Amino acid sequence: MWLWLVILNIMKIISWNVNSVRARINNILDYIKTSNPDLLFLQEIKTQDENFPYDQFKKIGYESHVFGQKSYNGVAILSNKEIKNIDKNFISDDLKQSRIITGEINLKKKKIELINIYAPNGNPIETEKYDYKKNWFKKFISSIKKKLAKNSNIIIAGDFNIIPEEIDVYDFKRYENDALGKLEIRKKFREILNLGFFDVFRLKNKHKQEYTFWDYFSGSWQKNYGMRIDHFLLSNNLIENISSININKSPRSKIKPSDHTPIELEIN
DNA sequence: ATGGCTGAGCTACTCAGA
Repeated sequence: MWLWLVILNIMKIISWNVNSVRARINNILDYIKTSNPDLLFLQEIKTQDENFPYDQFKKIGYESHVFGQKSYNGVAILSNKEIKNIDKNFISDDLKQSRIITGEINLKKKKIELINIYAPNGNPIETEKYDYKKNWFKKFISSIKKKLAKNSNIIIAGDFNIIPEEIDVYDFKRYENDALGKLEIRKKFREILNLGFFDVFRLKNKHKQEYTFWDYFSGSWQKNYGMRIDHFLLSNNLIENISSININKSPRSKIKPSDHTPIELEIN
């Protein structure tokens, strides 16, 4: 197995909204030990940089690149490989929220741009929160266009807070007027795809109904009342490099879980 | 299925999440 991985030079990249890195630290460490990612994109770390548990990840072989914020939001990339050009200014955020961290990694001869996002929720609609979400995506799409002009190898992963299609939620009617399911927001997702990206899970699973998030309320997990809002988007150039894509439901079943579960990509 | 559950900051209760 080891030899096979080395020969193919497979890299495992995982995205997980952990809903607080400190409240979840043991779950995250356990998960890393069993899943062995090369890169782990975290969202909603809910802490400032100075309180991030760098040492605990360092002990198991990971460097942490952190864009934190007190109480809310915050993203990080954990890596056991060198990441270059870490950037926390991918867009200018009107509310100065920590939602995007980017970097670069080399995979064989390709230089790949890594973009880890935690998109705004946007509820309730008809408030400034929804406007912020729309405007955030507008800026994000504009920055993606600029990046594409320089590098056609791009991986965007994270919590998009968008239900792409009706199949991606347990009861679409309930979300068609919600900031996660409104057509206007789903069109933002399509707009990104139309720049030259694929939603990797949907590309590889045309009709599968799987979710990445289940509410803490009312036994949503037990009833499988979930939604698929965490995504891997790969630029056209990288599609031939996909080895696998998997939503790993196991962490959602643990004690003290995040409400999201990881999505795992292998590329070669 | 417009309720109820979780985390941070703080230490009573609000804000935010989706």
